[in-house]
Amino acid sequence: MKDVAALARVSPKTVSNVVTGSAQVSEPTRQRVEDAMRQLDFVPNLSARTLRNGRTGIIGVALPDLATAFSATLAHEVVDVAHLRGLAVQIEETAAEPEREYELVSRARTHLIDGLILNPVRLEDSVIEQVDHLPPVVLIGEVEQHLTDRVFVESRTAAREITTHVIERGARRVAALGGAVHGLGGKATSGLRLQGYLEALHAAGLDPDPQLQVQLPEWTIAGAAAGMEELLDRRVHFDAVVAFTDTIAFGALHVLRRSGVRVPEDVLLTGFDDVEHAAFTNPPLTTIAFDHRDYAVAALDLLAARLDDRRRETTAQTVDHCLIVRESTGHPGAVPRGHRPD
Amino acid sequence: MKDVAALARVSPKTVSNVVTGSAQVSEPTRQRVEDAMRQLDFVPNLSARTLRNGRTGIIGVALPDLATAFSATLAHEVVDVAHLRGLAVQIEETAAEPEREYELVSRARTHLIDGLILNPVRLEDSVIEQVDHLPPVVLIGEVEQHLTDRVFVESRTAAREITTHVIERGARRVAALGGAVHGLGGKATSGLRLQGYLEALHAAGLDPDPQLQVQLPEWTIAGAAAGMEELLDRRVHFDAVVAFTDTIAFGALHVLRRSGVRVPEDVLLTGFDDVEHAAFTNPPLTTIAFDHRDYAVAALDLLAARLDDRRRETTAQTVDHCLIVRESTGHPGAVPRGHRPD
DNA sequence: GTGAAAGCGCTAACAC
DNA sequence: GTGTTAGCGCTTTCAC
Repeated sequence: MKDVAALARVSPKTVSNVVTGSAQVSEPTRQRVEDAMRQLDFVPNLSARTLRNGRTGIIGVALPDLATAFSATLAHEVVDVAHLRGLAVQIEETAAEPEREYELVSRARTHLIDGLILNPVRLEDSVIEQVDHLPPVVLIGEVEQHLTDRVFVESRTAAREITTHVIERGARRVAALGGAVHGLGGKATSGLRLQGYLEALHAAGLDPDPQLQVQLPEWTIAGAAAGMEELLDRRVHFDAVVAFTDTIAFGALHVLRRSGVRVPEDVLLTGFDDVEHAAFTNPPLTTIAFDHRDYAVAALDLLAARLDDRRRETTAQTVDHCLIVRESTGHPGAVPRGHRPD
Repeated sequence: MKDVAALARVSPKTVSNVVTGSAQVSEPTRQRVEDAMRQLDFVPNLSARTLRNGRTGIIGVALPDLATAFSATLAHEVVDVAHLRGLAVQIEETAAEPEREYELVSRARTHLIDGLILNPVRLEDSVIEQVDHLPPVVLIGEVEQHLTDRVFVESRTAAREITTHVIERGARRVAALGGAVHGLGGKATSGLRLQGYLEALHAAGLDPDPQLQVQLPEWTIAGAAAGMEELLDRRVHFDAVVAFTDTIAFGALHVLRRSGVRVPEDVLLTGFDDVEHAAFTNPPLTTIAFDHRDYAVAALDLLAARLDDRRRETTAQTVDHCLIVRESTGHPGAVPRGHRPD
């Protein structure tokens, strides 16, 4: 930069002004500076700028597992929206190591990021509470605490709606696939979806049956397939499967069909998230949809606001959802025959 | 850091030595320093370190579209492997704007990254050649140039193998779904897969039919579904579909089944990449598999080597692939009936 | 094994 | 509108 300044016969500050556009520069001077920059193939050093302003222009996005459709979709949207705002995105994955979530929150400053969008799986409230000087964090999902900003869809309500839908379509023995396995109680997403499912059963006067609830250690297709096989092995009667994510539904659908169970004739099936593939399975999947881009925009808005003012009140923002009915839950009046062992 | 030094009554350099472990520090001194760090809740400032060493510890990964299964899988593996090596990953997406690939290569220095792993879609050789001082780049895919390191699977060979497989299973009218639409000729991945497909037809004495080749503007499920519908609209006879990625096959499978075409009884179907979902479609998808983690490891190895020595010879590394036969291509001897209009 | 001094490249604050 | 000064927090000499 000094070289550029020397060549253009101005001060380094003027070069800086030209580069950042932060101050007025007269046209002839700007020309000289720009020529000099081109001549010397000058590229501003972001590390130095970062050291000076304390901002990197990078935000972290921590997701459980990029290979899972919903995480990938969310990452895609966040990267896209962030790019439009001149921010870069650093991706972190948390599924492999539970302690990684804590590490990210407590030591965000060591990573070269200004703030963090975190989709927690196992993070407990207490962890957030323990952290003294919280970095700017936006939580994705309904962790019930008020120390950070949050964005979420109303999982409990949505789960109730979709469960009610299959009941209205004639299901009486509704299985739930995807309950939490980590003892997070009612706090995490999976717990809320389970609550919504139970509420719907209750409202319809149906008794919940623990035999119809399958917990999954992993929310992947393979994990869901294993869970579905476990349900079949239990040899219980069921006529609908409410999966807690689309990815789980994909695994369930595969196992059901391979086992000769027809969807939706025998068993109704639903997902959650409305990832692209959900509309393209056979049959297409009834699911809970919400605007993934809105999700990304809301998260980035909150984070940007927090970066500008660390002291403002934390807020929670919901993203609207709606039920998308596709063929996996059949037609009105077409009651599923149900799957009975033997 | 100065504060820590003062509190521990040592010099900043000694604190630095303790933090980085770059020099021997006597045990009592180290203790004092570590106590002081804890007491002051000291976190080293990576920006400053970066400014000093010229390395950020962040690598960029540029992929066409994270929402596509293969990109997501690759990103997942790269993030995981990079994390094990103490590197962070910054994600860039290139599909939306073609010029973004060029921008990334030519201006990598402006982003806070040490190097770039780039999966090019539209990048032409000439772009690479124009760039004067190439940042450390590892290209994913068979771009035929020698200015950067490269990692790839042998697309042409693999496409020939899988096309030959469907021919051996009795197909005679093999459609290809996914040809390039951007006039990249034989250079890009899609061109090579098309070549392999044509070679297999030729070797089997089958005439290529342009009517059986469908180009896709986008390699997404929805794009593939549209392409498959176009093929059906052409009202040509075909008895197999070779899709150039699994994601394309997913879209094709959906349209085929919805149109009453059975897979594999009427039409055989194949994919490419062996993403997780490929084993869980109905029927499961015959595809070309390769170790996604090997891919990530190879790319990171090459990038790390390049970062250590900018002047070494560029190298190309292939990742082994193999044909995974699943039910979407039926059984030996079970000749597909074919799809005939009307 | 430890300390002192210099400087990485940039920009905020202030002078002119 | 432009120049000067100082310093962000660390690490690399080189001396001790």
